Amino acid sequence: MNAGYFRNQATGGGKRQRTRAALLDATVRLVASKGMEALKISDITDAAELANGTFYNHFTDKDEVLIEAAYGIAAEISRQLDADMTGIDDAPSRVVTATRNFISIVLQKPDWAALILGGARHLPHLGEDASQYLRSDLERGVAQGKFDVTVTNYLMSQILALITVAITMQLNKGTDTAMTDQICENILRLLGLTPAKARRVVEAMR
Amino acid sequence: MNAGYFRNQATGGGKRQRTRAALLDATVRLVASKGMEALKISDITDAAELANGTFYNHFTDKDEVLIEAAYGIAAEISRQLDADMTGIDDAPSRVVTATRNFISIVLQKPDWAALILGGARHLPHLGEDASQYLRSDLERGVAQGKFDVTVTNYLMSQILALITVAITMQLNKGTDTAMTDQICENILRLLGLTPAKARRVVEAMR
DNA sequence: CTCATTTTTGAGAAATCTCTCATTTTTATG
DNA sequence: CATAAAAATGAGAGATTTCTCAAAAATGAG
Repeated sequence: MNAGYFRNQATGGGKRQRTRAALLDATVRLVASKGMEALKISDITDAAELANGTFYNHFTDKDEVLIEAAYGIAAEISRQLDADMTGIDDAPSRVVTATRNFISIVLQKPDWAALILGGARHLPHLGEDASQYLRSDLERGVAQGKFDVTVTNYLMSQILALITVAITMQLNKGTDTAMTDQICENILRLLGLTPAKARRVVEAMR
Repeated sequence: MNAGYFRNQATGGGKRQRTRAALLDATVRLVASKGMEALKISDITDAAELANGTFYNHFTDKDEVLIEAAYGIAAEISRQLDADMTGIDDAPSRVVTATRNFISIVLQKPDWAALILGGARHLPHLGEDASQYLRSDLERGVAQGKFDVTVTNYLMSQILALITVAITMQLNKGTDTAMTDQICENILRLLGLTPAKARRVVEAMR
């Protein structure tokens, strides 16, 4: 029986809770291997070693389990990210730290990466609190006079798109911290730092 | 009967060619309205006003028609882009021109946009010759001492991701040339131009 | 116009999945 | 241990889509 994030959360809970967690964990694993679209209910129950009908005791349809899985994982990532950010004041440093940590977290759990990347496309509010943190860091940078931008959803989409590229590439070709550093530099360039300054910030934090 | 790009290409051809073109055009239209995943064979034949079985005289399955449609459209976009680039020597100007024209072309034909954006995710070599042009412009910029980057696939993915964001946003919220200019500026920032210089290049070309 | 060839047609067989529900199994409680 | 409530089971009904193929229609060369 494959442990997984939800199953661990559910230790101590009743049987119902554990079964539900097994379904969620199976969903997370399968999205990584087959993608969201190709995923069948029977794949999920097979992987969780449960009967097909059991699925319907817990979720009404595939969307529901996908949404619940994605939001659960996103919330956990948010929690982990948040923990490392206290005490950093300089906005560029905050952006670099958050970017590095985010990439590092999802690459350590590639199953999470697939769900988050897939979810980002289909589930509207998935990145919402992550985006909220990013936005406040950008505004901080503008206030500190370090970023030469106006903070819009459009700008945030661009930054998230760059991060997505970094994750996708490293999922395919293996973890590569130089690539992550490169993305951090490029995000800072986008935010208006000169190439030299961007490099200095990223190097200083290694 | 809805004309469409492939149908126009096929004028003068025999009946077989015209039927095939009708299927391709229907596919293009439907990808825009329903997406690649939800697309059914019978949707295609209905839209093309043909019998269901006719599809199988021309394509073996859905993937085949999608691939053919996407590559056909991509090749046409390449051709149009290429035409506008002759005589521009300055690399930053080339990048801005290509970016602007590309965005403009797909926004004028939103059906194409949907296919290209969808295809970029699923079809490996779709952007290949477009990428080839981009790569040579980047190398030109490095040679001219204007871009402060090393030219890698990774860098190209980042630039293409930014362009994708611009297209997606404008597909949703309507054409917005200021947004396009913004993306051009940001691409130049990414390539190592200072914010001031990036702005100057984009403004100069308006 | 005729006739062989090419193409289209659409009914239905086959393949896939989803979802239901009567029954069985497990769990928790006294 | 007995019993009621909760949960899981899996066979199969239902829904949807793909794909086949014999027959019909269209084409075009002579």
